[in-house]
Amino acid sequence: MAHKTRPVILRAFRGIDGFASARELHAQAVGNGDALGLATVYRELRRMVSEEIVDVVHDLDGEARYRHCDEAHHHHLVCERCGLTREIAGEEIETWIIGVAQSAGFHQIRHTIELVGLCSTCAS
Amino acid sequence: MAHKTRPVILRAFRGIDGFASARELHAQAVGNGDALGLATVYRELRRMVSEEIVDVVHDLDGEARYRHCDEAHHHHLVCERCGLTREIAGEEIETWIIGVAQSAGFHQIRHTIELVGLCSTCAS
DNA sequence: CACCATTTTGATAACGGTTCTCATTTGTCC
DNA sequence: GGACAAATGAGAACCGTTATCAAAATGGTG
Ligand SMILES: [Mn+2]
Ligand SMILES: [Mn+2]
Ligand SMILES: [Zn+2]
Ligand SMILES: [Zn+2]
Repeated sequence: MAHKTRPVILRAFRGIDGFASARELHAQAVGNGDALGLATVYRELRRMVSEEIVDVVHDLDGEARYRHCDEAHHHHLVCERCGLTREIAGEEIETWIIGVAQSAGFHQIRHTIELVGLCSTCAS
Repeated sequence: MAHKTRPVILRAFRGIDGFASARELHAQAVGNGDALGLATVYRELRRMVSEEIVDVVHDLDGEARYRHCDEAHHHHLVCERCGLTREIAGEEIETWIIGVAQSAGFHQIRHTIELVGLCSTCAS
């Protein structure tokens, strides 16, 4: 029998909109009837982040928030009121980054780009 | 007599290249002969961040790292090996962000963009 | 199934950065 | 100097995360 933790985490992600903290994911899993320990949640999330199955960003307080993502490389547009999240991708910006880095003589560039604002519903 | 903490923090920043943690700034200040408590460092940094005098980013562990910045709005290109930091600004990317946000119906967009890599010295 | 080696799990302790508390110190004004 | 307000900082508290390690689950093997 294969490990059972990952499917539990994936199901928890499916029940949550946008980014979620480790504790929120744990609560969601328990609510789903999937009993598991908080330590296991942290451990599995660490693995999924290292496998790039899950994106992680830190909020203003430094708390990690996770999201299960579909595509290989993209960024996020998040509503800071309701949590609605859109995935965004643009070749333009990737090109711009590479250009900036090269002209400064930098190599092996990684980047973080996150956009936060109010969605159309929350703005009205 | 005005408060004395802020000049002490600014002097600590001057002695550090790139981003620094609260503890590093405290150590730098003490090394400068400016005795002050760590709680005071945190308090003043919070003020300076809220006044947008200081930029703050969170490293992979979630620890806050601060930088005293000159210009109003810009981003950073940081060498992850030696800490060398270049400030970068580009109207292109700001325009792209506004376009993406508008087409998704989002308002009042804030953004985080950080580039990390190896500087020319460290890459060789 | 019985046995044992390996892996996974999770309750709890430990850790570390940040914030809070509040008594003491410092500044300001008369 | 005296009275009041503001700033300071040592230490406690807080809280998200990671480390521990014993118990449980797994999976061969005979
Ligand atoms: Mn994503
Ligand atoms: Mn800057
Ligand atoms: Zn919204
Ligand atoms: Zn470097």
